[in-house]
Amino acid sequence: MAAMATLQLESLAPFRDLSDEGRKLLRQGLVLKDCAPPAPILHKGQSISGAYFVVRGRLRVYALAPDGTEATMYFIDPGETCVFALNSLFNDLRYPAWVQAEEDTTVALIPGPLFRRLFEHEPSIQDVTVRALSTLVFRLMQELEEVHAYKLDQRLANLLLLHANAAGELRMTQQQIAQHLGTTREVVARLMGELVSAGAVETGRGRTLIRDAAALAGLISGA
Amino acid sequence: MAAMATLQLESLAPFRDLSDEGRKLLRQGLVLKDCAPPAPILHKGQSISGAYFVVRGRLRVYALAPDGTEATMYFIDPGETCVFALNSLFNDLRYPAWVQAEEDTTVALIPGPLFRRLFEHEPSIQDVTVRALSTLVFRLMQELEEVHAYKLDQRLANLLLLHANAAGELRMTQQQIAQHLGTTREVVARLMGELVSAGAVETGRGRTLIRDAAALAGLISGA
DNA sequence: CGGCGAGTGTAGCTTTTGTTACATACCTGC
DNA sequence: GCAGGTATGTAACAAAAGCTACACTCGCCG
Repeated sequence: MAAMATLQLESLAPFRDLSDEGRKLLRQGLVLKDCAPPAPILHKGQSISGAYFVVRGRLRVYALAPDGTEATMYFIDPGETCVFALNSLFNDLRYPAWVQAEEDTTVALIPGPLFRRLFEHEPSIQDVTVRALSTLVFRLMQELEEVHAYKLDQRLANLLLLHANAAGELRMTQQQIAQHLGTTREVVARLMGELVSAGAVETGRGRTLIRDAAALAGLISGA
Repeated sequence: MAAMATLQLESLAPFRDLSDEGRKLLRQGLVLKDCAPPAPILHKGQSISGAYFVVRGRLRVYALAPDGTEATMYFIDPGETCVFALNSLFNDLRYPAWVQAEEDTTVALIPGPLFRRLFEHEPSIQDVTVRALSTLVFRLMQELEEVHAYKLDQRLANLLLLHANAAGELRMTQQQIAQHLGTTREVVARLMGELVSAGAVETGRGRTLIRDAAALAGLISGA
């Protein structure tokens, strides 16, 4: 079981090109962890002991306001790493958010000292690290800009367009959407109501169907 | 003149520990640029040609909303690098913000290919890169959280406490403060008015003086 | 088949923030 | 010392978002 997960990890991009020595080190130090939702994986202020890679399942990273409202920052899918943890690892800073399992998830934990050592000698690890940080910076920038440049209805429209599947359907409850946007369910319901009466979407229990993508796009740029 | 700036750059932390070969490469490829305010250095969507280090002066990095309001994201002081540019360098992404000189500023530009090469072989460059990205991620996270968790008066109080000098004085116009917070001057004036009548601060042309730091701190946590 | 829980729809009110418009104060150079 | 630019103070109004409260619907399970 554990051996299988290890092999799975090694088949992922950054680990495929490890030197033999690196691979040996990795096998010695790797720790695997299984978690079921809604198990908390990390919490804010926790000190970080290593780099986290998701082998199977999905983690959700979110910020928590003092009043309890959440805002999902992003998800970590198989093959991806928790960049905040990486971050804290190189910074000796405390972890700045919360992480929770969304599905049954297997996480590979590479202890800090081992990861630093791999980072020094393995170009593929250097690469994945910088690339991951870099991508995250970009995402955060976009997010930050979006928050201050767009109104909620525009951000909602954006979320719908971005996260709907090919059929134009989004399978999320309004509660989940509200968490994503850092607002409350009532507000999402209100905005959805406006979109429905504008004929842009259709709503159902746990799902939203896009009827007029152009209208949504227009809302984002135009209004 | 240029030679002096080169030497200055080499005395900065990440370049002090270069190998002889690295130093040689750096001297060959380095480009120096002088700019006076408010010269634009980079603009959104520009493709990035290298890594920027500030040798002298100060740059301001900001986002721009469609309606023209700005929000300063951070400053780059001597010895620091523009991480967004680094970022774009490793990502082949477009630059995500605007940069402008705030003072007379000298910028050292290390062309992309050269920087990548240095990154591969020089541990000190790897270190400064990851650390810079990492720190930026942290700052952006905090910013993002702040925006959605706190109200404007709290964010203003925070800015005052954070950026005032030892004497409790902040030398910024309300216009500049408003840009930092991503809001308008009038709103800042209103909030300042409240703080003044609460006895927490005193205002003057181009400056704000903190009279009661505890009250400001209380505002942040309490209200 | 009836009740319960999760998800959704609606309405009214409050708070916060942005907008508009103008008055006043300060500083510098002439 | 006064003209003109820059900075600040204020007030009334508009818009956006949050909060509270409750009704309704859908499915599921007993």
